[in-house]
Amino acid sequence: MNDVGENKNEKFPLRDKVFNRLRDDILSGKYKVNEELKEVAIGKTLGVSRTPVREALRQLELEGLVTIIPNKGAYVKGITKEDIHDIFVIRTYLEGLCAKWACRHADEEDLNTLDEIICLAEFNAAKERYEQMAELDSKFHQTLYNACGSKMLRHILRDFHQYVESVRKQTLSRSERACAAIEEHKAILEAIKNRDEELAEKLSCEHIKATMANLRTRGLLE
Amino acid sequence: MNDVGENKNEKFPLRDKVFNRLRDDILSGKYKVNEELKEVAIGKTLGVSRTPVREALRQLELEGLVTIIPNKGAYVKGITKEDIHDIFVIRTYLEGLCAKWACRHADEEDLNTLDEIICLAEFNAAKERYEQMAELDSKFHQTLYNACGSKMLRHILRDFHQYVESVRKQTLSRSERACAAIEEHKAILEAIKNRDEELAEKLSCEHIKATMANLRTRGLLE
DNA sequence: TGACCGTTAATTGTATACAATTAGCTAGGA
DNA sequence: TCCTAGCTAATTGTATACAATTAACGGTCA
Repeated sequence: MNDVGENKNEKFPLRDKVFNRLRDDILSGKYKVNEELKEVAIGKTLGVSRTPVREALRQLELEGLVTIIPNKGAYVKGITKEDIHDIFVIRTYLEGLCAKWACRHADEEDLNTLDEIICLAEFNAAKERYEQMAELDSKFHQTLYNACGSKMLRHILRDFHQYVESVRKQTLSRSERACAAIEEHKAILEAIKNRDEELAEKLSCEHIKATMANLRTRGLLE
Repeated sequence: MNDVGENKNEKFPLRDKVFNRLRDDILSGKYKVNEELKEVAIGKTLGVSRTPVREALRQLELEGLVTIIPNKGAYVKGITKEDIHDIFVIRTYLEGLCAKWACRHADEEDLNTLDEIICLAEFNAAKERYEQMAELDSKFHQTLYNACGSKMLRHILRDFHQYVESVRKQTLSRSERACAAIEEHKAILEAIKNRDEELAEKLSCEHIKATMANLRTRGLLE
């Protein structure tokens, strides 16, 4: 049986494991859209009872990945290409706002972390390690979300970031775009260090737009 | 016992009732911040077992209203004045985007609904029924969210709208602001009817800013 | 006195039992 | 043939039983 606890030493609640597993499987397309998610079947597959599965499904509904019809069942809503597009447009606004607020709230530790991330990214870029670069790109944004000083903004952006992660990873598989992204990150960080809110907002906005443009040329958007 | 099913004829799942009840109680300040939410106690109060309570708590965690520490408990996070402020700033951007997209996607039915809402709002304004006006103000925005054609944008804005509802209701208790809001709604709707994206976005943005300004003068913000 | 360790009570985590609901099928009649 | 009523199987909703974890208390020993 495909037990969910691949690394049993880590003791997270089962519901979290089920939740993450289901979200990943939905986002990666392992489940088809409108497919019914039956509690017992999932539980059997993952080697757990219905209880954690149910809790995970309820959470996925809140995330918008699943539709639950009372007394009927849970159905995969997934995210469409339109959703991805919409998320990017929304991020165009909100990543700018995040950078702007980071100018006000980022402390020395945040700036150090961002510096380190960029340094490591350049190191990996030289060795053409795209896997690690994608990871660091993700970390850069996550760190920025944490540095903006707003619980609400962090919440949205983190969710959105996870949504598009599957798509985003492919974005960086070409070195030109990956390197350009690092340069853009550097410029954004510089603006934040100088507490230049207007510039930081503008650069972040353009950064997302550039990412969108890149995706569009590769047919991954719209 | 304070049974949750005040209107038992409606048959929603218990978890939804518990969820709504808890959210309202948290937002209205019935629970103090950092207060521990014990499953059995809540269940007893509402006359249900732990199961629906647990599911509701997990959902509230996703909403950001509750922090769950595994094996320890659920604690009220609530939303602070800073959160409310941040939400309004974010809405400044996103309500504009929503109106812009509504220009593209709103159909005749949407426009009719919006017309009706404004008509009713003016009717109630003449009679100084502030309760109903608040309800209609809420409906106007919700309808706009539905008309924007984007699942993701609708999702965020609906959540945010619920968050600030408790504050927002107080906003309209003064007739000047309430009437001004109706006029602003009319202008926004007009722009959408004319499919004037730029104007609709600008007006919506200003509408939220005006609401913020009003709240600020009354000490409800920052 | 103070620190450490084991016990215990309270609480959450998980599994399972039972109730309610839904949907699909079959049989019967017009 | 078509429609409907009712039965049945499958699935979710809710409650409860049991396991695991935590934290607090108390006692023992240095």
